[in-house]
Amino acid sequence: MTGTNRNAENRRTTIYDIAQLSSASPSAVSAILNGSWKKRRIAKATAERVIEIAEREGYARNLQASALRRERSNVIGMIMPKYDNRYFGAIAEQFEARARQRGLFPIITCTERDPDLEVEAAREMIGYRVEHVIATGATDPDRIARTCAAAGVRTLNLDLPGREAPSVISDNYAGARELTALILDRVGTDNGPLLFVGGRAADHNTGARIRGFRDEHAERGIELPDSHVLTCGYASEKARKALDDLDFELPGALFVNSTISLEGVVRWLRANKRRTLFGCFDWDPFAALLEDNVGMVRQDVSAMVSAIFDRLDTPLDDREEVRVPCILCHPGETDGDGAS
Amino acid sequence: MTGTNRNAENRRTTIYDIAQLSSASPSAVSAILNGSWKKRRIAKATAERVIEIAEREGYARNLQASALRRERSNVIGMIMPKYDNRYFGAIAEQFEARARQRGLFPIITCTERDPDLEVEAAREMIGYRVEHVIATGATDPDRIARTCAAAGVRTLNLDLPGREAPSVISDNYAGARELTALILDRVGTDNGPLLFVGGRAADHNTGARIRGFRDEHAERGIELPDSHVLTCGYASEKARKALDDLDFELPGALFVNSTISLEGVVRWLRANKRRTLFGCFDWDPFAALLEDNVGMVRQDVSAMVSAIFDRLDTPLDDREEVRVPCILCHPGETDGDGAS
DNA sequence: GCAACGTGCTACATCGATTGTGCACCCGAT
DNA sequence: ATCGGGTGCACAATCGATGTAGCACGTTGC
Repeated sequence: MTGTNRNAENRRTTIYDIAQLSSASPSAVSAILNGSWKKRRIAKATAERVIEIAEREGYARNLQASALRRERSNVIGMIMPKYDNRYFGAIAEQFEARARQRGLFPIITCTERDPDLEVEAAREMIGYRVEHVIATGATDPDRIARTCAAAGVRTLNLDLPGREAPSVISDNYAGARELTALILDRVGTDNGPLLFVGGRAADHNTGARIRGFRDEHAERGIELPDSHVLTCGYASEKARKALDDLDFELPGALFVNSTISLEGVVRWLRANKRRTLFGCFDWDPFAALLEDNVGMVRQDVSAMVSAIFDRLDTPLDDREEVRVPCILCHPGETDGDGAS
Repeated sequence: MTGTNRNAENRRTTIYDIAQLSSASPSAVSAILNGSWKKRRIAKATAERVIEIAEREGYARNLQASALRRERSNVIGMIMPKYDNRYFGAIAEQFEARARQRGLFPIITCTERDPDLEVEAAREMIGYRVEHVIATGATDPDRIARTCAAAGVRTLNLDLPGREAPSVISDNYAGARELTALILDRVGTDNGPLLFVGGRAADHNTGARIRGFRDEHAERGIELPDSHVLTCGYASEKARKALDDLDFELPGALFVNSTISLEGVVRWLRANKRRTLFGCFDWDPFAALLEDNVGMVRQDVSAMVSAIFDRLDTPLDDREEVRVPCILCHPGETDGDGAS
């Protein structure tokens, strides 16, 4: 692995070094080592010699130089709010796997739900001349889209839709409706309306879920007062506080809008020694094992990421909105890993 | 944001474009836009003019070209097995935050515990001329270290120690001993030895934890047969199977070696309608809420990542092994987010 | 009036890889 | 011996940013 020592102390081996060692020209070496030599009238023997020397010297192509010259980076970027739950973890893994499959180098940046950081991250990615930016769960997808558009970089939204780039999102309405139905079936229809906890009302996804939640109640003729929809934000602390502030009796069961909120809900139930059935729009393996958990809606990450990559090479329609069905998980089911 | 249209259809703005528009030379523009102009006899007025035009044109410095010229990438890489648990999620977030603080661009690659992918990822990072590679929970840290060393890239190990690069790891022995003590205190000393479940015996961390587990039993004069240490691997399915294959009565309490294994354990308990106290060497917010959970050992991610970054600029001692104390969490405690 | 010096820039080579163009050579046919 | 065609390569320009070396101009000192 050591090979001949570099000329200077620590310079990396370049095609020029390999050219000297193999008495070929740098251009031949370049062509040979990037595989394009078969189209370039180069003798097989030369190629083999060069490849062997390159391997012996531990040559690693300078991808920055390569990208610069070819005006093509082969890098794809993803902007993501957090890594702290299974959903985003699965997205990150799927994204990496698909990118690699396509010969793209994935770069993920986590922006902690900070809109300014999101734009800064986008700018940095543009600096690296990424070929696409995927924004997941972005606080302000359109600002990212505009920043990228100004630099000629195409954006796609995952999970949260935007108006200025195509979006792939879960079918939040249908998923929420199914989950509501499941919970209502379990708790018994005469046990009144459920309580919706978590998320932000302005948030597109939360909005769609609330509609599903409402419509399912309506279909069953259960009246649902506005007080039963607590869009208190996502943080678990906020869910806890919202339950503390409740000025009516805890309903027979809960519809919790994310695992983050569910954390707060379960803590509150424990602290107050209460038990209630609940379902959750989001999936987590341990949350699935909690008693009183009626079901979880798991977003179909694999299908969503697939849909994103399918759209990479076709001309984009910025208003397109792809809706991917969710998967309803009943607790106790054997469930594989995060990759759906 | 649009600015004057690019010469060709879609070329990105370069310092040459800005130079033309501002009637300054490319070198002046470069110096101005990268901030080095204050040391370079350039009039403030010129700088302001150039900066304004650059902003109007939405100029974004080509970081590939910059890195190529400066022979310094400002990129730092991390190799990570999975994103599917809180521990690695927290590491990724901390790593990104610290890297940014230092003005480095973080690149994370997740290698699905595949040694070949690990090396491939390292090679790709070398191609991008990363300045350091941090290997977390790598299957074969030394192979990564050798690959990087051959290219003159420094490696550091996080979580799993290696022999060929400095390592920062949790104090697995002390943490395991504390947890064992906690469980034994809860279950009552005369309830016999605990059962250790999960991990690989060859694994350094698992080894250290088993020693702590054993020593605490020994100190209390509790005999611990080898049959009570099930190093069945990490996957939850394997833990489940190991419990199925148990040929003696389930002990009074369990020491589970990771949240992944814990998933299998809890499923098995549910499926067999058994209840046992358990503790877990790893932390997860929902697992912390499971009944019968006596305590969890949470690795101090923040301190570990700090320790890694502290070592970046000092000359490295390849045999160094920094041990960071763990945090013992009692269930029901209010616990913040993953950032410790 | 001329040297000495300071200011504000520009020119050019360079980082490493890529690729279109073109040259030298060899073989066979005329 | 000469030409056409094929093979095997080398040359040089180029991608965008950077930094050194140096040029032109203006001001001051004597």
